[in-house]
Amino acid sequence: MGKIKNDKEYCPDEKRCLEYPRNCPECGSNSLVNDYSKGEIFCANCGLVIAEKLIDPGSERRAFDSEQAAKRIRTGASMTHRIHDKGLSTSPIKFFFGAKTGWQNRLRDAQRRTYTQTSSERSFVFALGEIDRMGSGLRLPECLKEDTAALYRKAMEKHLIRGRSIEGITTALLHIVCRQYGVSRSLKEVTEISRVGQKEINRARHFLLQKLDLKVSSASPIEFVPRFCSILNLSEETKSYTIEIIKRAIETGLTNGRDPTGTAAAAIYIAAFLNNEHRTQKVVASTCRVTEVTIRNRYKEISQGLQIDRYSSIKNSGQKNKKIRG
DNA sequence: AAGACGAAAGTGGTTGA
DNA sequence: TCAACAACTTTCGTCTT
Repeated sequence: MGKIKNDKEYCPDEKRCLEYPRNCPECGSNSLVNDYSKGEIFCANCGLVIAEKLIDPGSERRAFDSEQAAKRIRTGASMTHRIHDKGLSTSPIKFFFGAKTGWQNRLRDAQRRTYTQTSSERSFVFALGEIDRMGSGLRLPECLKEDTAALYRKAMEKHLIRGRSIEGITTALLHIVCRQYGVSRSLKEVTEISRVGQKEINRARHFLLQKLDLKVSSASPIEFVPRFCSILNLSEETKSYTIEIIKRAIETGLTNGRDPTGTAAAAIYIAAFLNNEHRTQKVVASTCRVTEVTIRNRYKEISQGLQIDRYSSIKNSGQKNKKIRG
């Protein structure tokens, strides 16, 4: 085969790496061929080798169904940030079936000793455990935990962890990623499941936002509505009604500087009341993790600001005699 | 009796000097 | 770093349903 023009490694994510040209750089022909038997991409016209040492990511042999394809695949699980070495190591234990013999146990122990070598690796393993524990406790999706782990790795590479509490950093990162994903978990909720206090988390959060140059928007009360309404067993109508109230409150500037969970709680309280699904302040407060006083203060502001006691503009079907006290 | 209301005092976070 | 401020919480007595 001809000259080697490009010796870049094959990108395993694509059939043909995007870095490789679509046309032959020598003759301009577009008849480039992937030859997996030789591990090369070459031009069928002039014979120039565009790339070599390609890895065939496909199955070992022909497969006639998805089950066979899965069995015959030659690659392992995808890389993940949630394992300290991105899941690239392997364990001899996996390949031993039944009772372990002496040499198998010795091999396993030796492998465990080499699993984490440095103290930073060990603390990283601990941090990943914390991310997994808190993520599961907060019922967060796997992708969110993955991103948190990736951010922790980034912070570690920038030497931002040393001298700070791992729990504080992991909790702060988890909350930051929640905000980036628009997942409604208040700082209070995240703090409840963390092993450190809110003060420590807040400090770490400010530090990381600054050092990692991250931007997170402040939480909107609307984000909390679906989850709170679900816990309170409220109807879809009440939920959309709550969102309508909040949208109008935001437009009117009634939510400025206010705790979004307090605003959400008050809007839920009002909407449920007006929609004949009344929930007591006590129940709404405990669900939304605010006090009854906060609900009272917020709903007083909202009901006055939006004139909800007249509420014909918000809801106008057959409930005109109802009025919330206050 | 339960739920709602409002006042007062205390707490912790934010902001600007 | 610190004081001032606004938001929020806790507590408690009172009122309403």
